[in-house]
Amino acid sequence: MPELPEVETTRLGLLPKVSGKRIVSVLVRNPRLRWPVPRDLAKRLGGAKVVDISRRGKYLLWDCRSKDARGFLLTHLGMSGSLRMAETGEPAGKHDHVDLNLEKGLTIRYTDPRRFGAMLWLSGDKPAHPLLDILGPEPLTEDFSGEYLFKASRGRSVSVKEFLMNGHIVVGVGNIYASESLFRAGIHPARPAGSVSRQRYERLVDAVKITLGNAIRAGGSSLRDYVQVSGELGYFQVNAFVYDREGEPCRTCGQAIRAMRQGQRSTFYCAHCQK
DNA sequence: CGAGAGTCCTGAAGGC
DNA sequence: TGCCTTCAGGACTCTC
Repeated sequence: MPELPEVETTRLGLLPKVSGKRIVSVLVRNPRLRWPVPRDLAKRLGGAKVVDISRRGKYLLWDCRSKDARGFLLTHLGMSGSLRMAETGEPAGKHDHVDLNLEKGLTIRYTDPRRFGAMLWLSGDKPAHPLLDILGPEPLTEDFSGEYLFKASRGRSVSVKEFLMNGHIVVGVGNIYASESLFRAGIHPARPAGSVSRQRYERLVDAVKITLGNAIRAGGSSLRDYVQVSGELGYFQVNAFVYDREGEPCRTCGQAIRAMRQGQRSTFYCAHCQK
């Protein structure tokens, strides 16, 4: 389940492989992703050179240029998607939906069993799309501050955990890292966002940055089906404080970790350490 | 506007 | 052994 660290790890893995290379052809085996893959994607990408890949939230934006056009390939891994290098001649599996064939026999293969991911084409000199317009700040920048969260949360009755997971407020904090960050900050996930103090939001912002930063440094801390660009499975070496640890002892106080449902999502927390 | 539910999808896991 | 049900989750979309 790729969250921001996994997407960033994917970006960093792809960049040295594809940067400066031309896309020779594109094979779309199944266009039915979150939104249909554009019918003309192969035409748009064919012959274009990949200049760079940037990230906005969990979207990757492939800067593609050809002699008379410029645009961006937007990809999103959904919750089960991966982008990796395919071996030469490697047969496509059931869920290998798109191949990007680049120069020198390099194939980047998009796999996504649940098809919650996306692959779209954005024409133009800048990556413009309604999906990108509504996104909150990047969590690892200065725009994401305690002051910002405090102000944005006033008058909001939604739980602080759901607030933190709202991409309009801040991008890239998914279910796992929301639980982990709230534990680190000592904030109870069910507390109404509007009732959390400025000081505690300062702590929460620090916790989010530390949690995401650690995960990026660990190379993506996937719990289940994250796949690295090299094709290796992700490894969960970052020990979760609370996520998926219901009934197990809190690493700080020893009390049993609890689970609950919030907005149709599972939340894990320590009732003793989080108030 | 905000809150909450519904939706897409497949594979894993549990019950009988 | 095998079928059926439930659950997991990102994030848009709809309803109230």
